[in-house]
Amino acid sequence: MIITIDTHSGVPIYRQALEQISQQILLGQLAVDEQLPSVRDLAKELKVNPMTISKVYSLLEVKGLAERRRGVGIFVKGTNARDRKRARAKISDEMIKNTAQSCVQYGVSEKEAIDSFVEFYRQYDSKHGGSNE
Amino acid sequence: MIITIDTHSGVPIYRQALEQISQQILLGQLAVDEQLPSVRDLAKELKVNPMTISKVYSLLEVKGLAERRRGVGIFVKGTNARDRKRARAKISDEMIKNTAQSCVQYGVSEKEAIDSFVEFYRQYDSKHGGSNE
DNA sequence: ATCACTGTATTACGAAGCTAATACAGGTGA
DNA sequence: TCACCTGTATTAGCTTCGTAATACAGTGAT
Repeated sequence: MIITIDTHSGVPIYRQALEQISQQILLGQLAVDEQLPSVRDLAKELKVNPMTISKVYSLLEVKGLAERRRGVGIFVKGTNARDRKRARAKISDEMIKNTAQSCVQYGVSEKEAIDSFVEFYRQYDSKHGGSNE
Repeated sequence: MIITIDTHSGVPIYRQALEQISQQILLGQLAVDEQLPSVRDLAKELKVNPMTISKVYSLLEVKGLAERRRGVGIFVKGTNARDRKRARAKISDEMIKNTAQSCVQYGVSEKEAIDSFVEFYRQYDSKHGGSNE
């Protein structure tokens, strides 16, 4: 598993790790039932305290993305592709909702907003080389 | 000026006040060159410390929305309707950009995203009774 | 000059957030 | 049982954030 921590970004370590692992699970880049690195291993790799990773794994479980078994390890929770897709859509949908609200509030017209959205979307999409399920 | 502080929301007082005043300026609900309440008056009204308000005003100045004159007061900065509109658009645009990125990343198609956006937009718009410039 | 208003710099303190040290607890296989 | 792996509860230290108390400083009218 590849995780990159930027200690100068101001974003807490545990959040960076959580974000990246969550994303890898939701994008299906980690196999279902695959065992994640042990708390100590990942901690060593990222040069942080094991408890920090334990916290990450704990939150991962709260989000329903993994399952911890004390004494054994932590495993990617069994979800099918459809569930993962739904979960991803939910995250985006929440953002879309807030954006729509802001646009209405600040008088950005529906058309303007959509035009702007399309422009950004295509811009990211071309960089992305998308390998989504 | 009407400001509402919810001390139970978890959102810091100064942020709530900053947000609301900024919005009122950007929406043109406060006249250009209008004097805002004095630090002490607003503090009294909101039942907080004057320094908290001073901080809000200071940030308001940083954002270019107001101008402080020591010993005199703080005034809404002279901007024309076009500048305000541009400022509002900038805020929304930033959100649109992030949303677009998230959609690409999580495999939400352009069409799905736009459909969802339109739905939310119209929903808010109907409640809004928009009186934007 | 003085008074009454304006905003402000300094300082402090409580709360919350993040990380780490330590010691503990569950699981598995020799 | 014992060794060695797994995760975890507790505690503590550090930092940042939000707010407040106090005392100070600029402005303008009398």
